[in-house]
Amino acid sequence: MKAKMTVKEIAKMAGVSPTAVSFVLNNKEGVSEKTRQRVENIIKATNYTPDKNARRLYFKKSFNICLAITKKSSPFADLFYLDVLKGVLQRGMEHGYNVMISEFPEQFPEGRNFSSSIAGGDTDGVIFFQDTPEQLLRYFDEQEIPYVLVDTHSQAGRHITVDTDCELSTFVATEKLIENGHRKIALLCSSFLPEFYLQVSSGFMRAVAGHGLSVSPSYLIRDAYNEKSAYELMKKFLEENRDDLPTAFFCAGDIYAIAAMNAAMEMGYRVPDDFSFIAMDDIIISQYVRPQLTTITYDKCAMGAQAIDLLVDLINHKPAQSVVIKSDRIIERESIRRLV
Amino acid sequence: MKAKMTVKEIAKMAGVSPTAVSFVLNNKEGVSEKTRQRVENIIKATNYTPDKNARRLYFKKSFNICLAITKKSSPFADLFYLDVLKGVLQRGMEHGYNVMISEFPEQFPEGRNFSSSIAGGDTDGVIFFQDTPEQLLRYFDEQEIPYVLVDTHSQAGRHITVDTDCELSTFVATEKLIENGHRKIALLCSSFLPEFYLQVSSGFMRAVAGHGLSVSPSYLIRDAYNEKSAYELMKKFLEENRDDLPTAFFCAGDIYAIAAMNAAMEMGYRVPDDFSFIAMDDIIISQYVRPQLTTITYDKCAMGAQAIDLLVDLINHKPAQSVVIKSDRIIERESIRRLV
DNA sequence: CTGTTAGCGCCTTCAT
DNA sequence: ATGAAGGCGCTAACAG
Repeated sequence: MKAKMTVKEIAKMAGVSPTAVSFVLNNKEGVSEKTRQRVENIIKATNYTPDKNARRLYFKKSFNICLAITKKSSPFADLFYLDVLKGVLQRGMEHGYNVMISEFPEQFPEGRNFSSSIAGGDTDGVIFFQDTPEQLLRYFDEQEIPYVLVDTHSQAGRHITVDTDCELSTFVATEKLIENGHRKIALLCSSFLPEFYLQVSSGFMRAVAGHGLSVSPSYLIRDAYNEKSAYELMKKFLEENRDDLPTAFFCAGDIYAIAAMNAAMEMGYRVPDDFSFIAMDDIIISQYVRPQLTTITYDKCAMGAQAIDLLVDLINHKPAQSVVIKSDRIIERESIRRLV
Repeated sequence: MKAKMTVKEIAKMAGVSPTAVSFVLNNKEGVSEKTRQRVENIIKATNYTPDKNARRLYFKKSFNICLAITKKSSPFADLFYLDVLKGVLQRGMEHGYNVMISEFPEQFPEGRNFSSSIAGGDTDGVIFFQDTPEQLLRYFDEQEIPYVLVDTHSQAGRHITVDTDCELSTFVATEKLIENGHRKIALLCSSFLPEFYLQVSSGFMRAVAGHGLSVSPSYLIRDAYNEKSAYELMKKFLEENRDDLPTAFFCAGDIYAIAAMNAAMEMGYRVPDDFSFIAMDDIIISQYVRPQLTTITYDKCAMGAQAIDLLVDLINHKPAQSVVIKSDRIIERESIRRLV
């Protein structure tokens, strides 16, 4: 690191006091136009920027925002979050924050000191993804470090969150299936986030009921939690229901759809000839899989930007309100067959 | 942010001077064993950690390391770097650094001030991926901020780098094809990194020549630079060489192989029945594509960790030596057919 | 309108 | 072995 200029040196060069320089830097009142000009010229000429570490100390702020992900997150999850990261990065910079990434273990050892485990102990605020241990959240509550939860579908009102409206998305996707002539539709979902399951099944039922259709309870597959489990659940489902199969599946996540399609195809079924699939998330893999997956897309980058805006408000002790991202945008690819 | 303890308060509680506390914190000599004990107990009890911002100022270090990626990097590139990010994160933390991410534009406007464009102007060192504008590197040289280049295949010796040995990988992959009975093998590569092309073609030729095979110049497709261009190059190749087609392709990157397979299949060829494919990188998509791609894998996480080790040495003004990661590990999947 | 000064929390000589 | 003092670079109160 090269030796940098200081306010004092700039002041000396401009023949003014450090205060004047500071005022100019921070666009404050109390300095005559012509001194301001002179100082600004020197600043430009010397390419001076105030030392951030000194400001950190003075303001008791690190100007770092931390994006926390769980260590064992699946590649799929990473993929979804990769896009929101873009939004976080860009908006974070606009607000003058660095964004750092930090992994935290799924389980914290008892009585462990968290402070070093995440964010190296200094961050002005954090963004959490996925299911975050309640324990961790409480720690940040105690430290009075603000955070926002993204795509976490926690109970309404408990925290500041940026979530997707999965009721709506599920409804729209299911409608799409029905429009294409499907009458016997199954649902593949996870239930480990109760709120999430609630919304998905509600959207699903709303669409189905709206068309006077009914759905067999056995068509509700709800215990998926990752690719592998979805794959196995699907195989089991196809065997057990071999006498009365659906023609289409709504999957509450691309990951589940991809796994389920693989399971079906391995058992000799064809997609979309035998089964149609629609999902939601639009992760990058969905366009590389064959058949390409039709799915509902979200503006994930915007979600990241939103999260930062909220977090910055929180940091500045301004009121902030959870936001929900609505999307009915279907990316039509190859996994739906029109029934005549 | 909750009010934190200070050295002074700790000192008062322990009935010693701040200096003593500081010595204990930094494991320095000059404090009796029993005072050390007392102080340590207080520290534990109060969960005290020294204020990082104050240390930053004193040491003139931000304790931030920046991982810089180009703004327009393709999703594929992101995928490769996602894994090295894991290594960077973990090792960075071990060294006591935060790792922050920063995007930089492909092209910098003339005479622009870089300092705010990347890393918010304060980072102790940076890790670059991919092709990085020479201009940017020079800026960091001037600022005397150390950096290391990852997977960049720049000219040997000019910078500290962590690169893969693509000569070796190409050789091994090509051998694999030959072992499987292939005699007419084409090469799909990029040439925008001259050093990279040099190594790849050298490994390719070494394998081919080692078996007394020859290769038609028209089998050297070298101007791919992304998925789309690889796709188009492949289509063109298949048309132009329709009278004398190879039976196998080595592609210098999964991305190229995936695009090329798509091109071939769209033209009615079957993979691996008509053409076998092998590549190198092992990005996540390769296992979701059909047929699943056989490819050479790298320990990307280790690459990230390596890069951090090197960077930390540089930061501490210790000598550092570029490293090259060798890999001959083939992940066998479905894209190679054995010729009888 | 300008300059002097104190202090953010820590670390490290230098005396004691 | 311990305590006092100065300073890292910046900002903002307070005099002038």
